[in-house]
Formats: sequence, structure tokens, C-alpha cells
Amino acid sequence: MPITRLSSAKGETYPSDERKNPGSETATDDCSKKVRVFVRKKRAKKTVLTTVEEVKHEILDQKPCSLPEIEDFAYGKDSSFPPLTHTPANWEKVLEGIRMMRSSENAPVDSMLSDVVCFVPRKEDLQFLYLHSCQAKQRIMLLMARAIQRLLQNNLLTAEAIEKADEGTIKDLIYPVGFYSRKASNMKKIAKLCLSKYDGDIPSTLEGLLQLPGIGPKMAHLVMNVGWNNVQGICVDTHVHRICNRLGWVSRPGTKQKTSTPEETRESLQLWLPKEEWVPINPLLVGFGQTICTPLRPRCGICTISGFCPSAFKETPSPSSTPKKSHLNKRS
DNA sequence: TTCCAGTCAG
DNA sequence: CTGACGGGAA
Repeated sequence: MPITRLSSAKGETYPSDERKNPGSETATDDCSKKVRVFVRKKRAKKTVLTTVEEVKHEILDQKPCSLPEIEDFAYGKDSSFPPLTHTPANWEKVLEGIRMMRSSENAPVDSMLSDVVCFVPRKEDLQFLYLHSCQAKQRIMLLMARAIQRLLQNNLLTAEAIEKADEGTIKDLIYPVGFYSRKASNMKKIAKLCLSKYDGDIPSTLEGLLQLPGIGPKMAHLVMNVGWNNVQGICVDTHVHRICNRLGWVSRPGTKQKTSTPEETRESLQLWLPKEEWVPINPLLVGFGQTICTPLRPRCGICTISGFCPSAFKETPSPSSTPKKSHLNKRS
């Protein structure tokens, strides 16, 4: 079956879990010293941002490593030195808590991804077709699966076939999917573009993907992440956007204000989140956002990390029926 | 009736 | 920045 899913299976282990081994004291002391020197230098040059990734890259000479000293330093646990900018306290506990909640509850995203990526082998190459469902609802995702099935049955999964096919036919085949009309025409345009510029394949760069009609930052990063295995950025959808802001994980540059767009969230999040989390953060938070940290009436009562969440129990219960801005509002 | 989700057009 | 997009569910 050529359909690949982004959502990861439950019970997956993450690299950060393997970090807590007591290493040799001399090595970590040395590392700790290097971190201080490095950050001091950066700050002397008035470099605005110093990320955990950057420190690791410099100090550890590109070798993947997550020494506790760097993490502690980043979180501000080391009182002898100010924390790195933008790294929120307790983020690992929060992530771990969300993983726990996710493992005990099935979210729609687990059964079928909201963004479905199909790879269709043809000759020796991989042909690619994207279908994009904005809906996180299970119903739509089931319909999405059926839409793909129908496209498969009609041999409409190669750029050539899509290019030749009637737009109305495609429209009918993918029908109940959100924005099917626009998507059908985008599929035609993308097929034509891919045939003329990419030999029937899809572009393998972020820039190339973003040129395709209907492909924005969210889909482009998703395709880079799961399609090309080349992580250029975090795939930020509204769930990631919303939850990161509720947690206080992201902010507009130089302020404590919430980010206003997913793109802003992506850039802010990438400043401190370790790269090994860039891919798993999406299905993790999407599922969390579907089951617990919902846009409307988040279930703070059953959320195990509400103690770490600045927004816990602070959402207005019924925004639609009572549009009046009540007592609880933004802080100065 | 309102909202959903991402992208694009105005 | 605002709204359209297309259907269906809350």
C-alpha cells in the first residue's frame, strides 16, 4: 500500500529518554565550561538568540548529544548562569506528560492522518501525489481515505494521469474532502508543474514545494519531513500553534506576547526545541489538541500537565453565546 | 448559526 | 489583515 502515515505508533521511544545516563564527571565538567564560554562569547557579540541546538552544534562538534549540563543550562536550572533565551522551563516534563496522555487515549490522528501523503511507485521512480485534508475530524479522514481509494482505482495517482484527467472527474472522486474544488484544480496545476520541471516527481526542496499552488508552509514542511526525510522545519498546524501558545512556549520576538500566525509559531518554536523533536511534535500535539487541549473548552481537569500550563482553567467556557468580554482578560 | 483548517486572493 | 473556499457537525 503506497499510503504512508505520518502519525507514529503509540509507545514510541524518543531520543531524549536516553539522556539520563551518568557520564564521566570530567567530560561533563569540560562540556559545562565550554558551554559557558561559548554563550558568553555570543552575548558579548550581542548575538540576539542562542538556541540549544546552536550550543550543541558548537560545543559538541556536530556530534548528536544531549548532555544534561546543556539541558540544565538551557532551562535555567543552573543558577550560576542565565538561561538561554526562549527555552521554557519544564518543557521535557510537559512533553512527557503529553506523551503519557496520548498513549492512554486514542486520537483521530492515530487512526488516519489528517494530511495524507501517497507515494506511488511507477517504474523505478516514486511518483507522488499529495492530498490534503484540513479536517482533523475522523469522519473527514475516513472520507479522505475513500477518496484516495477511488483515485487509486482510477489510476489517478501519477502526475501524467492527473494531468490528462478531467478536472471535474477528479473533483467528483475526492468529493467530500474539504475544499475539493480548489484542490482538484491545484492537483492539475501541480501535476503539470511536476511534469515540466521535476520530471514527474515532486520537488525535493522547501522552496520548490512552496512554489506549488495550494502548498503552503505547513504542507511543505510535512512533505520534507515525512516524504523526503529531510527536516527543514516544524510542521505547524493550528493545533501546534494553539497549544504552544497556551503553554507559553512561543512568543513574538522580543516580547511575551503570543504568536499570531503559525509561521511565527514555527520560527519561535524552532529557536529552542531540539531538532529530534521537530517531527514527532506534530502528531503528538495534534492528537493532544483533538482529545484534551481542544480549541473550545480544553479539558484542563483531566490534563496531567495543567500544573505547568499558564493557560490552564483560564479559557472562556462559552465564547459564542456570551460575546461579552468578561472579567478575565489579558495581563498588562 | 457557527465553526472547522490551510492557502490564497483581494 | 480579512474573507472565500464546501460541506457537515456541534
